[in-house]
Amino acid sequence: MSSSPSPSLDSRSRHHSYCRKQKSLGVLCSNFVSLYVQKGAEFVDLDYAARQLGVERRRIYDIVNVMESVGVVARKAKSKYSWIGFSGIPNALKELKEEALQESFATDVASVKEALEDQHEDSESQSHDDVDEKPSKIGSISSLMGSFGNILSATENRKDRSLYLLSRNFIKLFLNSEVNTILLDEAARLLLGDNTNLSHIRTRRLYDITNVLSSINLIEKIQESRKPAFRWLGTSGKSKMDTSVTVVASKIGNHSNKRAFGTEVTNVELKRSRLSPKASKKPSNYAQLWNQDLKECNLTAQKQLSMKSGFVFGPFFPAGATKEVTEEKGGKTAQGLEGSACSSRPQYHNEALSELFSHYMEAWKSWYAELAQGSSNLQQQPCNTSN
DNA sequence: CGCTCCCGCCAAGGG
DNA sequence: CCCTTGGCGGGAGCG
Repeated sequence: MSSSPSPSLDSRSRHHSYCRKQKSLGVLCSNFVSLYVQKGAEFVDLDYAARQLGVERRRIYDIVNVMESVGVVARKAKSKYSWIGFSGIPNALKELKEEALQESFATDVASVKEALEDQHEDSESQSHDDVDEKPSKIGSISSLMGSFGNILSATENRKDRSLYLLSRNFIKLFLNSEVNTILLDEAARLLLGDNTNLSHIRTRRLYDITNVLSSINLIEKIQESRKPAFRWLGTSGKSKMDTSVTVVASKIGNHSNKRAFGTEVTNVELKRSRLSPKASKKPSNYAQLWNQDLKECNLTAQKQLSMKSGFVFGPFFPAGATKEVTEEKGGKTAQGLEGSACSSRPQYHNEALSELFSHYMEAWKSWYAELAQGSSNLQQQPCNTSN
């Protein structure tokens, strides 16, 4: 409608400025989300989305596919996707975790890694549901990864190589592990296989996935020394053997899907592994993240968003989010606000900010809607389901 | 330069 | 058979 992210078109183009970042799946995904959030749509119209985002239809598929893997959208039929929203994430995550457990997935990425060197023999190949086992030689990892082998070898089954599956498997890596940080390289190794340059090629898919997952704030891209890594921000799958581990572990894990991810701010100890030498520096979960980011950029973003959608922001915070949070990030604010006014280029700064808000807003709406809906037969409007 | 990863060709999938 | 999906990898942007 308005605020088209499209580059060219008219007087907005500086010097041939085509910002690749504007077209990144991450940004696209964010826009995609806000697109549907604000409308409270129940179905996803691919053409509409593509048009609005100013991209090829093909890109929408990418987004939708990984979105589907986390339950934000659901495919109903050909050309028909329903919009679930963030509220669908907890459930999807729960399922993923259970699935992962059943597949006797590696319990700990780190241990897998070790086992690799040891060539541990533990495989029993849990068949997925359609394809059973793969005969190919993927190496030691595959034996540990069980059904994961499918992805690598399914030369004939197109489905098995889908972004959807890859994304789900990627997430399982976190859910079933006590580690919440994984190197991109590690993930690629585990998911795509160690050997051959073939994995190298398909690593590109991982980039796609992590981009949209990041934009949803399920993961966060970080730099471990020199290498790119990803930290899990969603529910922490509390490992069954080590309880001192990781984050929040809200009700999502054992409760039903009420109420989106991490609403409580616990000062957790982020467990690190040898995979991530430096890792944690601050407790992080959704609430906090959002809280921080919100504070960091509120002004600009608010302006932006209200301008583009007319939506008015309230003073709300995710339930349970502490207000103390930010202080460690002292003077970052400036950077976020920098050059908003009328200067020439920084378009995506604002955009990024507003995206954040969109996310936040969406989650909020989801919770709210869910509550309202859920309490419709209870006639109550608590802000908490009984914990 | 190596890491990212956008773009869109074109082949499966499925009504 | 045509339209929808979406694997795939060339090659361009970016740090």
